[in-house]
Amino acid sequence: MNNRFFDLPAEKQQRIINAGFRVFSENSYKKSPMSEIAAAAGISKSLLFHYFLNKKELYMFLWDKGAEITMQYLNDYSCYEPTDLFEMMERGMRAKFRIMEEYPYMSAFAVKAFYEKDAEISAEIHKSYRKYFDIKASNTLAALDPEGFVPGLDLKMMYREMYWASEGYLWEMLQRGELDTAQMEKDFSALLKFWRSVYQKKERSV
Amino acid sequence: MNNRFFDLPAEKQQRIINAGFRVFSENSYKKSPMSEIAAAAGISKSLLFHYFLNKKELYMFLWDKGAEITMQYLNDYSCYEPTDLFEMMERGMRAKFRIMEEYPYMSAFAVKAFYEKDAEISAEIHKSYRKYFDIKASNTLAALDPEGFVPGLDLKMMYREMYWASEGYLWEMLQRGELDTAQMEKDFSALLKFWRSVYQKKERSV
DNA sequence: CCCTCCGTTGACCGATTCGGTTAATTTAGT
DNA sequence: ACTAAATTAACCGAATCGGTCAACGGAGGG
Repeated sequence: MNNRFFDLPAEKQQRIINAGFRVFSENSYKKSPMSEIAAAAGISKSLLFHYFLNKKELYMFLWDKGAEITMQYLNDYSCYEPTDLFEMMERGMRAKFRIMEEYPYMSAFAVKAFYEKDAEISAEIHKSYRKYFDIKASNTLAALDPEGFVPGLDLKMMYREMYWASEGYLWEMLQRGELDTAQMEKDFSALLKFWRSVYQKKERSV
Repeated sequence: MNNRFFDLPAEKQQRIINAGFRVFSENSYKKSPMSEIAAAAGISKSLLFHYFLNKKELYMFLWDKGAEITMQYLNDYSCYEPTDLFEMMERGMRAKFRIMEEYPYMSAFAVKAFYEKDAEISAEIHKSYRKYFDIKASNTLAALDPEGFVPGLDLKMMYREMYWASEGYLWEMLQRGELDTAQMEKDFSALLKFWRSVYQKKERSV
């Protein structure tokens, strides 16, 4: 990889990165042409090869970049600071939306990369996966205090259900392209409000 | 299209159809090679072209076939017979699982086809879409009786939320390939039980 | 004004893959 | 053994692939 890439104006770097995210997220590794990425970034194929030695290097660079961005935002929005469960979800979602505004196809790329079947790529992806996302999550769930929730509620199921609904909503939005993050944030707020109204213990007016 | 295709043993027809569903669901129309479909079906490319005039014809045949299968199952499982909402969802899901057992990639193909960007294909898909799925759904929602649900519940939001969770779950399963419909049916049963426990009016032991 | 970088590109390369055709081979019925 | 249908290998021209390379053009420095 040519380090001069990082000297490029930030906007141009991002254009190239986003072009990579998009093309690689829409096709398998093998069927993602460098020419298409270059075109989407508004540069020539030659220049793309000037900055990245070959396709595989660009792919792995994008993978690492995705992990870096994710952890950056997770930190910025203090998503691991334990508080109220719903507030944590809200913070997590807000971080996700901010990412989607800057890198709309990053999450789609990450999923695709994780399940990529090309032997060479798949090996490298899974090797580096452990490096980034060790355990971390899902311990929030264990430490969940039943107090504050509707009595008798299956907390584990509630959490999985909320997770699936978020993914389902996000996926539906991603499918139809041109994502309106403002609208999505409103929708998700409504969802959260709904969850709170259903799952949280009703405060009896004493 | 060569009508002799329908004289083929049902198992072979299905093999070809499923090969098409899979390849077209994993790549865009343009990047789905006929050779790959033929190989996945265990026949030669020449034979595929013997039954289908060209790629476009095969694609549209699969689209129509998908619609046909869907309506068939929706009928068989009497999914539009109005009863309890949760039971309707259960029936709908059961139909979906039965389809996934016989045609694992059909739903993924349908979604991909609907959002296909290739100009020629996209036009034809949307032309025929109205023919199949006019209005039908979503009127169940309007006719929903608040009686029987927890008081004050936002029914519309509840329905959307359940829909998204189902989609999110299904999507997660689809991603990792090799889908275990038995497990999925169990998971979905648990989900339904959870929803009932949360949304349905609690019967006070009189 | 010329020289030298260096970001950038168009043109090109050999290899591969594409949709589709054709002629021949295999199979099955009689 | 004859025939008709099922099935395929071999092939076609065109397009596309990852990657290279020589050259262009503008900015800076003397």
